[in-house]
Amino acid sequence: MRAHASVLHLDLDAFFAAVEQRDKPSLRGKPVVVGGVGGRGVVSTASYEARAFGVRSAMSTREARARCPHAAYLSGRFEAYRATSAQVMAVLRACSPLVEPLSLDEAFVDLAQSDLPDLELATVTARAEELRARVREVTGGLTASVGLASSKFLAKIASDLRKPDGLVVVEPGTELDLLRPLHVSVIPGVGPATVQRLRQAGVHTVAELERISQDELVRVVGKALGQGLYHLARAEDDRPVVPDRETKSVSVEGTYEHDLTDRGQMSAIVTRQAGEVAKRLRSNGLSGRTVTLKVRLYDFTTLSRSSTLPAPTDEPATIARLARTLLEDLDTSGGVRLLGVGVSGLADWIQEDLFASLADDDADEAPEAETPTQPEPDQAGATWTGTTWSPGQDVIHTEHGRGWVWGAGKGVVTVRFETAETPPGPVRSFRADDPELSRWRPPEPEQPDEQ
DNA sequence: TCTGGGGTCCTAGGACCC
DNA sequence: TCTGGGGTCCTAGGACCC
Repeated sequence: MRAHASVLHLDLDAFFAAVEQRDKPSLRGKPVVVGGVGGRGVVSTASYEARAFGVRSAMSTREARARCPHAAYLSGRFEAYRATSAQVMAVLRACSPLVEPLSLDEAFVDLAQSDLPDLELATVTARAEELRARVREVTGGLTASVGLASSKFLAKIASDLRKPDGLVVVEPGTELDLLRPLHVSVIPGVGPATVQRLRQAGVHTVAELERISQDELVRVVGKALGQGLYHLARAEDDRPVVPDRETKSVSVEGTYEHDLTDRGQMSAIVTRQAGEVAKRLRSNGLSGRTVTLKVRLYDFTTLSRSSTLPAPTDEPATIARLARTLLEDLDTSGGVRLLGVGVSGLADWIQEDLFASLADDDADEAPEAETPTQPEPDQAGATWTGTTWSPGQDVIHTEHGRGWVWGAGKGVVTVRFETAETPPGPVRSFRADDPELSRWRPPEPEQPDEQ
């Protein structure tokens, strides 16, 4: 804990939904839900208008539709979110070199490493307001909630207290006054399972947490969490703001609309996912030794199987072969709802050809037995002319200009003419066999991951 | 037809080594 | 002569975060 409130936590409000409302003016002031739009989708972000109807993150989209049928349900445009996030992080880095992003919409900033003349309350508060204003400018109107405190822990809690578009400054010395009345679930790392365990030990608030001994706490929630909570309950937190945290794993997974039962199809999916993982490893200059297969069965039982190679790889064929081998040992007879492939044990270098002969032998023994490709079950949206068109995606018409997919399915595609710059235009529906459809296309092929 | 996707960190047991 | 420890690596599962 520092003597000054020099740790800042910034959190963009309802980020994904806010980007959609910015880029689709007809959705401003209206309920917007971004997430999986298929039958097994969940809500990623709900706009505040949708939250008024009880729609929450992680809720199934099915339930969200029941609570708020008139909301716009969009599948998400991650390139747009990434680009906007990068603008925000640039604003923060212009203030201090010590910026630690936690996700696309959240970051810590160490103001002790900024250009500020001092760290008095008035000075840091003014800087926080400047940053909020700058974020609004560069993002085209997105709001951020900010917490300012003497530690990461308190700054993060503070940014949550006055959402949306709020600023909370915790004056050094008052940390425990703020903390003690709060429920333990406000502590990052305390989720439903830990809340339940603490409740059984008679602990609900931070004040009650502060009264139980460290030994007791460790008995109740385990060593690492127990020791952590013991200190956080006393507002003791010296964790530094750390920029450039290294990637530890890369993975791709998918949940399918209908449970998979065909082993050949599962094998083909795993092969494709291995290829995507390899592509992302390569584009980031990474390779890894441990390949993990993840399988979620029809009854939501989740299994993982992993295998570690003697040296790191970024080869799609190697990752795919290993993942398929791991799949072979699992009983999937009841049906599979999710399949995923991941690589961990990452190195930022690639094995020299020290063992090239070994690898070659291996490849000769097991030439790529290509599983026949079958179409994968749709996860969302409708497929026409080989592309899946999902609600919210940008499209361009050869003559009439830009718009976005309002809805797609049952042989009909609905498009709305509109961009952030052009006012809402007409909504048009096309049957999938309408020749007019050939004049629509997605804007750009998807960019491969940079850095 | 409840329950995403991409991550991080922790725990616990067994193998293996000294 | 019954029964050492500690350390590291690997695997599987689970809690949690956004």
